[in-house]
Amino acid sequence: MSDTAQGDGTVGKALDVLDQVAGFGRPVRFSELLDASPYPKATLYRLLQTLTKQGMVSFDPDRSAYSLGVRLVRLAHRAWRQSSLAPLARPQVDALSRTLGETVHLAQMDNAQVLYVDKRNAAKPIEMYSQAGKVGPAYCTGVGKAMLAWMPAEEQERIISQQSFHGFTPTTLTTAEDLRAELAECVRRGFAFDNEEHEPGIICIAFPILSGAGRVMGGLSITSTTTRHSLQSLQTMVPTIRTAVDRIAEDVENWRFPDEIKERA
Amino acid sequence: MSDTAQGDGTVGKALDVLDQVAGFGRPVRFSELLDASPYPKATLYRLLQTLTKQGMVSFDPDRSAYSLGVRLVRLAHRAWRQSSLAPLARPQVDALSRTLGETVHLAQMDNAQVLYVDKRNAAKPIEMYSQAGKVGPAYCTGVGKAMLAWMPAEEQERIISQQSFHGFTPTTLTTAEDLRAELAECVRRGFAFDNEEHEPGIICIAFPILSGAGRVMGGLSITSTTTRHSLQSLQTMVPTIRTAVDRIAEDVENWRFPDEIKERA
DNA sequence: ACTACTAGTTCCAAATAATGAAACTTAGTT
DNA sequence: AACTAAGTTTCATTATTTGGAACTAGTAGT
Repeated sequence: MSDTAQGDGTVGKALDVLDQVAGFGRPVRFSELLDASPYPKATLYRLLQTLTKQGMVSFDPDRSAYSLGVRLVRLAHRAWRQSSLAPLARPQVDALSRTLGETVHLAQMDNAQVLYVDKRNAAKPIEMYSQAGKVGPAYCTGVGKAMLAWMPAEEQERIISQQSFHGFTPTTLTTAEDLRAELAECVRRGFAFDNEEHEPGIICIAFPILSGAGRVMGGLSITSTTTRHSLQSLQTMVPTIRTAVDRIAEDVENWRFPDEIKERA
Repeated sequence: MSDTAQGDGTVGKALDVLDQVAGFGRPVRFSELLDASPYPKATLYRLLQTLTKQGMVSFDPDRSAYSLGVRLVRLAHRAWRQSSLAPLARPQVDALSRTLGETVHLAQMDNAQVLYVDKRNAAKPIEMYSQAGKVGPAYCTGVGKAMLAWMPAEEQERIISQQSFHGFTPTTLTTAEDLRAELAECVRRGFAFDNEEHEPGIICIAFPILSGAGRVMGGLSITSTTTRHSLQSLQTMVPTIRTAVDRIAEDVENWRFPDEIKERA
């Protein structure tokens, strides 16, 4: 299920193991990892040793169990601030959620999945770490389809080939052909919908965030429920959203290399 | 400055490079990395290729610059939820900040530094992603000293030997001997102070969070300013804080292996 | 106390992957 | 066109990783 495209020598294997530890979602014993691992005992053992020495996983001697290490949290702090769209898009995301009063998602592609890098819920203040970082399928979410639709054909196909096409709801697109047709429609329309394709009662309207060169940087969606809105009524928000998305794209484009980012403990 | 104890073969080097990319705090060119790297051009190049293919760094072809990748954010999300104290301690941290009306820091050791994994400011609602993940020195912060003081001598010395002992303020402890004396005092007293040792006007009182077996799991501090409090007056909070810290330790101890952690997109 | 088992750790010769100097390819200048 | 700097590939050499098996420590059964 969680098979990353390993194969980059030792580093790939180590990261593979790291993902495995992450996958358990709890401290995990050596033997549990071994059972689920393609690597022989000695190899897995040393990979874990290395990762532990590097602080990427931590070993709890009391319980003799491995879990993800704190170095990851530190790295992610930087990652979030620097590489992702989130800090740049934040003002616009804030503004949108306030203006529209609906949930805003900001996402980027992570391999063949959608990774949510920010989420704003108008109603209650959000808790970042517990919301951002989640992943979702690309073929049945608004942001997923928005990003896919504007990708180069080659990459699009690569990702489509990795989708599970599980039928979450009656409206979920369950074949590559259906998805391709829908993506073409999205491009024609200028944005994507999620017509309860992932969860019943949940609909959304989503836009790609494109660089000046036309590359897909991420996606932004406004999510609502069928009780409050229809796909039709969501469309009234299009001008507002488009303005925000364009603004984000512009900010990303202009960011380049700022003089410095202060970093103090 | 940011030299991790590399030396674990290829994986260590790759993670070293990852740290370097993180260190720049912005998208960075190959040649910039090369200048700051101990590795030869071809080696660095391939390490970056591998990391990129693995999603740990992302390469922006428009600007030909590397930045931290989204896979890191995903991993960190899990790391924070699973391995760190933060989610377990959260209720107590919340309660403390509400009750005392002061800033609460929750930290763990990351190698020889203090890593803040949660921060609650009574005044303004939290900004998790931008606050947690920060690092600070161990020798001149309350949480740092609290954690150091209760560590086994051997590990304590290892960490002490890695401190910079930079004199931030007039009260900063600038020698290993002074620090050792202070740590002994902390153990006698049962908690640690920060007497404006890191920033002028900022004081705090800090406790270690210990496992049943006596291992240091983390540290918790209440931070205030000299205008509002003295070290003396902070001590009135000791019973409240100790109760909370004991409760956190208990929660950690009881956690072990919960049935399941739900994870849904 | 003895034996059998399981979990975790270490060994070492063989297999594999990483290395880095240098050559090469682009992209950008004068 | 000639020059330069930045990035990429090659390939023989070198160093690390590999994994079967042997070993150790801890636990349970008789």
